[in-house]
Amino acid sequence: MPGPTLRDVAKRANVSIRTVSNVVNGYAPVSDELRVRVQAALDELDYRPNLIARNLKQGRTGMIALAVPELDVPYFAELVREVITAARAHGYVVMVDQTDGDLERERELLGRDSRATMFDGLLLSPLAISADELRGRGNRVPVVLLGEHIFNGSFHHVAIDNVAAAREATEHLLALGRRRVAAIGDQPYATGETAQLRTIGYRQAHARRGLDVDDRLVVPTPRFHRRLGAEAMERLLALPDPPDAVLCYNDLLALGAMRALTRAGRRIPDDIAVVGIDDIEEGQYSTPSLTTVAPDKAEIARRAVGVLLQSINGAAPQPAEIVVPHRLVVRESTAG
Amino acid sequence: MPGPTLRDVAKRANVSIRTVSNVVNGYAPVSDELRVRVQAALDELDYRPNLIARNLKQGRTGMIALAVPELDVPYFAELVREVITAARAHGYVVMVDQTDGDLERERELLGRDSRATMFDGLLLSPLAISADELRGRGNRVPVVLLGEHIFNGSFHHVAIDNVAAAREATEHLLALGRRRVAAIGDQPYATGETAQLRTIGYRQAHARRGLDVDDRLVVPTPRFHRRLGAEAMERLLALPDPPDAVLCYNDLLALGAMRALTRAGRRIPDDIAVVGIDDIEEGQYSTPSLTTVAPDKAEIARRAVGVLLQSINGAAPQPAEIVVPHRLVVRESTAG
DNA sequence: CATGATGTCTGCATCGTTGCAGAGCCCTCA
DNA sequence: TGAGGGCTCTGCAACGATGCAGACATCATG
Repeated sequence: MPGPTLRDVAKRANVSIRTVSNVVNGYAPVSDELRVRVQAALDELDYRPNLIARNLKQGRTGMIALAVPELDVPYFAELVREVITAARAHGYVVMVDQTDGDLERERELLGRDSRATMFDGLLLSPLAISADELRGRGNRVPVVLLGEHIFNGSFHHVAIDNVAAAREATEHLLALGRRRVAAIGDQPYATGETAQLRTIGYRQAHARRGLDVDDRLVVPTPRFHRRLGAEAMERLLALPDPPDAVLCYNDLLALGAMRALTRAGRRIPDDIAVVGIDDIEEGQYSTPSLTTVAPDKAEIARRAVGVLLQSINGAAPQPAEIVVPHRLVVRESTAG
Repeated sequence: MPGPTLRDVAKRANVSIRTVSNVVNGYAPVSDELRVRVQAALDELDYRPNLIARNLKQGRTGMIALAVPELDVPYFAELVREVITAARAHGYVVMVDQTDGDLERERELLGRDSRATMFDGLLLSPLAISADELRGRGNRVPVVLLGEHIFNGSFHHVAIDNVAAAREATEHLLALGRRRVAAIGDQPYATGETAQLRTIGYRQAHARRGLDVDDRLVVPTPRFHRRLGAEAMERLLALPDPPDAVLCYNDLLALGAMRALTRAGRRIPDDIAVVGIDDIEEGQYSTPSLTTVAPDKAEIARRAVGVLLQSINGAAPQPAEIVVPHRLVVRESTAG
């Protein structure tokens, strides 16, 4: 069922293809008489422009690709939503892909046979791919990185100040008088740069008060999921001298940790206070509700889309680290 | 930075454009000698096929569109994930859009100026648009409907058996000995058909046991969000004779309801048992964990993508109601 | 040696649209 | 009257790829 083309409409209205095109696009001077006649033909045939052809001619598609590790991780779902909204404001639509944090999938996005040529630009939230490899690939389309990873100056990169975020969250716990503050989510290996930044912030907060960090309280997790947060918490509870507060490197870890605490009969925040990072909606409705560091997700999306579109339009400033604001949201899990 | 084209490669390798195309696609007989020479040229220039051009020629894009009301509603996020996975298995990618359950946005997807011509098919989870309007639009591309709404035979439609799902959940509560079972989430108006089906199931369960339904226990909500679930629960608690169990029409409502119950000092499930529908991951980690009806989301995605691709390939069977299995998952919120 | 079958390779047309240059036409003004 | 300028409208070429038909060379066969 291929729809009617400009040619069909032109034949019916007895005008040139070009004139129909002009009517469709509101271009150029077209006499009222013809305009009416052509419009009638358009309506009768229910003409819809073939965007593929238009794109081929114009060299752009009006689509950007957005690749995140996991769509059903609430933080990413909320981010995707904001990106779609931001892109929409500029007349762009978004092709969403998930990489599962899988190196191969991330490579595919940039590789020879990818569908990348269908998109005017790529927003990538990388987990596995290395900076060098990213740079090495002769990308045809502009790329903007989201959140994870630091890519010293080769790419535009949008994120919050992770060191400050973790530091402020930790300071909040210390200010409550807690003295054994644990950290869940460190990733002391190549691709865990975001986690490492948060660990730095966590240590800074201690250092500023002249406090030592008990390294047994820093529990690494390979990913940021509820189950891993619960397991990490169980390990912490098994210590001879368990923590009285915990900074989780994202809200899912925190929710998992709270689940483990409740199951173990610990009271939150009385026995142990919990802080997360991300401010996912779920944290407002958990029991207890979750204190967290809220990145300005809408702003992340706006900035990322904005700089990507600038690059697409050739008005690209130098690749820059774009830092988006965040703020601490105090709820029941530390409001004891 | 427009990349090299077949023409550029052909010139460099001193062969015809057509031969380069053959090498790229592995088509036709090409002598080893030429193959090697062309491949070298391809590599040197780092050629990537222009998919837009290819699509124009072939009349298909390898992309489908998926429109859901809200991406950050966990059920939809999980569904989107499965759809992307299912489409990927067939070599398709997915453009995701969110309608916010807004009539205009749903219309846009089908309307004249939509980007619909860029996609080979559309998976739509409609909230606002009416059956008549959907049918009236001369759609260029195949459409498959997900979840919401019943469209008597005009479209392929994939969903669980909502009546049975609600009935089984209610029977589970009644089997526990609960006798004042409330229902949160009815939508007694045109576009709330899924909710209405669930209400039917809820009533059937009562009828089968010869029990009457106290209509004050059936609380409508315009949407399926945590906050609305909490508010509905508060209203139920204010009744002179509050319920001892509640069926929520999705898990978000249930999580909101549980939040309200906890805040009000009620014990779950001792004072009141709670059941949801959707089986979102969050329900496994809530306190208490949530009993729910689990639709087979992966199967929904597979069936929907499967029938959509069949339609795209012209091998379209008659529009059909495709019913996907579900099962009751009992967790702490009713396991008292 | 003529014939035809096979195997390689090429050029032209085409997908549906838009950019560009220019063809008519009418009007104005010297 | 005729040169010049606007206004409409048209046809051709092009975007980058693939389908098709056919050209050419090679080879086996009778």
